[in-house]
Amino acid sequence: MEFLKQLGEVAFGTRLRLLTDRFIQDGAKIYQKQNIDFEPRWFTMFYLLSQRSPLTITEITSELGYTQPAVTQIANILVKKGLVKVIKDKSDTRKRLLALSPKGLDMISELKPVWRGFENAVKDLFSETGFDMMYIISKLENALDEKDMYHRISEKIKQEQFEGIEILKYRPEYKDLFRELNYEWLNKYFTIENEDKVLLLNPEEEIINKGGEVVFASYKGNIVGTAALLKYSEGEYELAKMAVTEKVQGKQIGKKLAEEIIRLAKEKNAKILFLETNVKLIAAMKLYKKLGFILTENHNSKYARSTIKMELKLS
Amino acid sequence: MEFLKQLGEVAFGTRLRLLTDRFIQDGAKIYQKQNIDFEPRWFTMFYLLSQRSPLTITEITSELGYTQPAVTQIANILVKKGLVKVIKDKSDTRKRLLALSPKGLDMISELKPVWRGFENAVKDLFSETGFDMMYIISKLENALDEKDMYHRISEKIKQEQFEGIEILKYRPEYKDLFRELNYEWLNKYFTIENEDKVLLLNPEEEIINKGGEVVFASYKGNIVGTAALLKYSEGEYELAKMAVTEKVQGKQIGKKLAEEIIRLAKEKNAKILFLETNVKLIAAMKLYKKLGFILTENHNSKYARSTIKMELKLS
DNA sequence: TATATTTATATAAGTGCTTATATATATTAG
DNA sequence: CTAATATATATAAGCACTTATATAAATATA
Repeated sequence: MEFLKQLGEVAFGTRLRLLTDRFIQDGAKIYQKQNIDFEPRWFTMFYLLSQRSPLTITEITSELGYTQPAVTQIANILVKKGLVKVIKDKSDTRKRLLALSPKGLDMISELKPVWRGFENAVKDLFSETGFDMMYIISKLENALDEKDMYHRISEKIKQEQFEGIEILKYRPEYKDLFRELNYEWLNKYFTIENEDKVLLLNPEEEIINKGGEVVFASYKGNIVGTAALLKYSEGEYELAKMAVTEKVQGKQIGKKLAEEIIRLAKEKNAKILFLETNVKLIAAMKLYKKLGFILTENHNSKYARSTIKMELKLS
Repeated sequence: MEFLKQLGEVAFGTRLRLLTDRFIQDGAKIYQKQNIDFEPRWFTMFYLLSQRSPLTITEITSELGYTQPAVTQIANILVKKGLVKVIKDKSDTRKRLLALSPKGLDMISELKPVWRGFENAVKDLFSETGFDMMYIISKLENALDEKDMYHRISEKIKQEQFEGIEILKYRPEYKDLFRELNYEWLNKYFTIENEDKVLLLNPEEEIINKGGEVVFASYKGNIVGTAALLKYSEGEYELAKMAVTEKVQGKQIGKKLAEEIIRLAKEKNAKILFLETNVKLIAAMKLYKKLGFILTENHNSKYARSTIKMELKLS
């Protein structure tokens, strides 16, 4: 077990499982020793029925946190053992009403000392550790109720991926990449128009020298995305030529690029940052909205593919 | 789940199991989402091999807390998946040396972000609860290492049983019980001798009126045991006629009776309390030793069954 | 008032462990 | 140097759940 302890948080699940086993396994031995024909897994259901009955399978399921087939299985065993009796519901013949049988009721007095023994043993164990374990387990349950492990882990992975994206400034040796990344997505969704070629073949002359910017996104050592800031007039800029290669889609690289363009626009004291896009690019539209872009009225575009214009007011 | 929470400590095992399930189940979904052909249960072994290898099945077993068949099973799956390779040990052909294969080594970089994501998610969860969960689980593990649940529960049950035994003073209506309880065990192990009959038929005249005592043990409303204190001479008493009915053996009723006799002897300012018994009564001998009785030299007894004499010095 | 949908339970098959036991090889004892 | 014992691993079967699906009855809908 030394290795598991070294592992820290990643092995918490495994250690929790081992702990659970140690807790539950020993219960069976106790009943055996006391010569009682009873098993630990019957406990919750048996006890529930001793408190409230009759109950249907479905009602028991909702109380115990087991699945319905598990409840059916345990119920069948208890019926077979003669500890639980079944009454058919007259008004709804699908329902099986379960209650303790006379034999089951008799058994309670035999079981109680074992349960008390277990309860006292657990209480002692907890006071040895010095922690209020019942409160702690509730806290963990509540935290997982609010957000389960799947969403917690997903978020952390996304966050790390996002932080792993590096923004690079334009350099002459990236010129071809700027064109290739844009051609890739233009060819996928639309066609390359003349206006595109002008900008994509001469980014230095057509964009940077005119007061704009070109940036790149690097992920795991490869350049996987690009975006440009075009100067339209004093205080008015355009976010354009944003492209992310297909293999790394879904890693929020577009978001990081767009955020950088917005930052650069602010640096240049832009009042308005606009962009043109097509309604069929759903993911892109969603991103722009999230960043604060709002739809504007009619526009006449240089591009055939452009169907709408969005803009972001920068104070 | 409301019912489980109401139950308190007795349902701790069940809640621990449910919590473990929630922890481990979600792991599988993450690998799936990230398109990695990997399962949570492979993790500890895979990670161990990435740190130290080659290792044999037995070596892995001792590190991970799983049983050997479980390790063999997981190892076989990993070999089948091509993530682990097997080398035969030359000096001991029984041994299989396991290590990550090139494919396995390659996979590490793919897996690392998921593991980091899991680790960070768990850390966040813990800081949300405000408890140092790694420390707490260690505490629980250590406490169970020192004494497992089986022994903890057993002790608590015994303790409660012991406390449930009531000592009753002699009353004329118990006279027959005194005889019957003693006849029961005498018939079982030995035969009834003349000296027995004298005492057992006339406890009032032969024991109590001569400065001795007779007590009874009641358990769950039934009288199940008896014992007598006989005055031998001033300051010298005998513990005798102790009998516990067979059905309730093992519940420390004999111990409670003997303790009461010792208490009464002290009350009467006894210097020496002795008893006669037979070496074949192993459980009884053990009890007497535990109470402080020690073997004495030769003795000449009234009883044929008596093989040894023990005594307890009372200050 | 027949038909679609929902609800209650059962059944089947799978999972990830366990315990019990088998098998083959290595080590130790006589 | 052989027989007994110990060790390393494999195999079988079981357990306590799960997910997926079937079945039958009740309820809603058109």
